[in-house]
Amino acid sequence: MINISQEDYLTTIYRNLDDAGEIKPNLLAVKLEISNAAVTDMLRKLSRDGFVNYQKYKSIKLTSEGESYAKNMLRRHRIWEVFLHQSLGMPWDKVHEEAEKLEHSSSDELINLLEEFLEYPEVDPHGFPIPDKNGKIKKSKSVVAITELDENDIAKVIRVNDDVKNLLSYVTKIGISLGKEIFITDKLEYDGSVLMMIDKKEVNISNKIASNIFVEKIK
Amino acid sequence: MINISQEDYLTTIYRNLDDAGEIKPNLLAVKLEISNAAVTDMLRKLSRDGFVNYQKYKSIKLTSEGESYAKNMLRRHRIWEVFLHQSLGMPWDKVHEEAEKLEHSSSDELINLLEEFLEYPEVDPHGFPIPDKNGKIKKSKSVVAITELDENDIAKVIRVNDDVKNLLSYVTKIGISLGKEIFITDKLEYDGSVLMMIDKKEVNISNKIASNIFVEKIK
DNA sequence: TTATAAGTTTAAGCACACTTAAATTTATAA
DNA sequence: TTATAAATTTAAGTGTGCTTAAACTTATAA
Repeated sequence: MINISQEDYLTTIYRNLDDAGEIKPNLLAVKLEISNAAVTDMLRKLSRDGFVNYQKYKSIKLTSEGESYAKNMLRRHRIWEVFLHQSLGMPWDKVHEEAEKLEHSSSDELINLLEEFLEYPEVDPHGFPIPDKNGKIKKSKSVVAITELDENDIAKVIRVNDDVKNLLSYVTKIGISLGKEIFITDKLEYDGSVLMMIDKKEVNISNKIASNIFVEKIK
Repeated sequence: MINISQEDYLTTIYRNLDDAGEIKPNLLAVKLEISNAAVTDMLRKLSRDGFVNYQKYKSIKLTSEGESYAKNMLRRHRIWEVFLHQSLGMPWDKVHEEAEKLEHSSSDELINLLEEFLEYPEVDPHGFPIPDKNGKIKKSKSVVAITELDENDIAKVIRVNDDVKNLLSYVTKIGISLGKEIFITDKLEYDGSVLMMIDKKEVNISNKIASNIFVEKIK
């Protein structure tokens, strides 16, 4: 049987896979805020149990079993987030933390009942799609990070990463929420920061923050 | 900081205190399904941290801090049970198990929001009162176990213990649910079993089961 | 009252998920 | 190409909550 710690490894791996579907142990250690040595230890166990493909000094891949497990955790997480935000009125910058605890403590039956209760939501409060019972994730509109936009582009906010510390509360402060329209007024070559209009106010955000906000280009 | 295991100790102690407000280590070991040695170990830690009064070879008492903590866990547990049963339609003989996991994974803020969402329920699906934010438990009507009833008594079911394995599903099978009226037709001196009418059907239950069902005497 | 049973503690040890430090391998930049 | 830095693994060790076995204390029943 898999435990809470292992569940955290699997979701963290899944959330941070690169374009090749791989992740390096060091990144995992950084994200989990533990030592590299601990990661090596656990990877051997997860490999032994068939959740990851692991070879010494190589990048890690999830097995199909590992991927299913991770996607189910994501499903649990996002359904809880919808409940917390939609039913209980918890602000969107608080739900991630609570859901991280709840996702480990709920049976699939409970999650299915909750999904029904919430009338089968398609996205979580940060705009991320919710995998269905079979792990299928609905293809969403083609979205890009704000960093990909050009001057004079108009776009609508579709998704904001929820697993970056304090990002959501900061982003909320400068007036960004899902569905909001932004107009790019300038892009600084120097540091990659972006200048834009939100609700008729000019706002400057760093490249790093811009890379965590995903939008649908309108014009 | 207190962990899941310690939370389980505190709630199990609280649920099983005797009339003198004490519990013996052995009973705790039985209820937690672990060895006596493990209990001794943990009691020293809980004592060191101020949650229980513990002296070698003596019965255990909760400190006021320990009692508050336990009552808050009970509050979490019962509020979750109401949600699972009332909002999600989970049967009353399934909610205890789910709530036992959830109670360790929810902040007080979440529980308070949930309580508001559920419109401040007074009892859980098994008839047990829900402590308020301050740990106050509403005095309920005077209830007695079925074992205390006499022949020809009529009574209404108010509470059924939820922490006895398989009791609820058994009790459900024989037609007992909250609010149901029962009529005592006979009591067997020999084994303490009780014969009664439920929905015009005669049912015999053992003394042990009768001792877990609490009723309000009508006549 | 005492023999025996039951309950409790102590001691030694285990699995787990971590740590730091040192050794080794791989990546990077001069 | 090679020196150095970064990443990874190995080794040794820690705290936690558990185990079994043995020692000890308390309760119970003849």
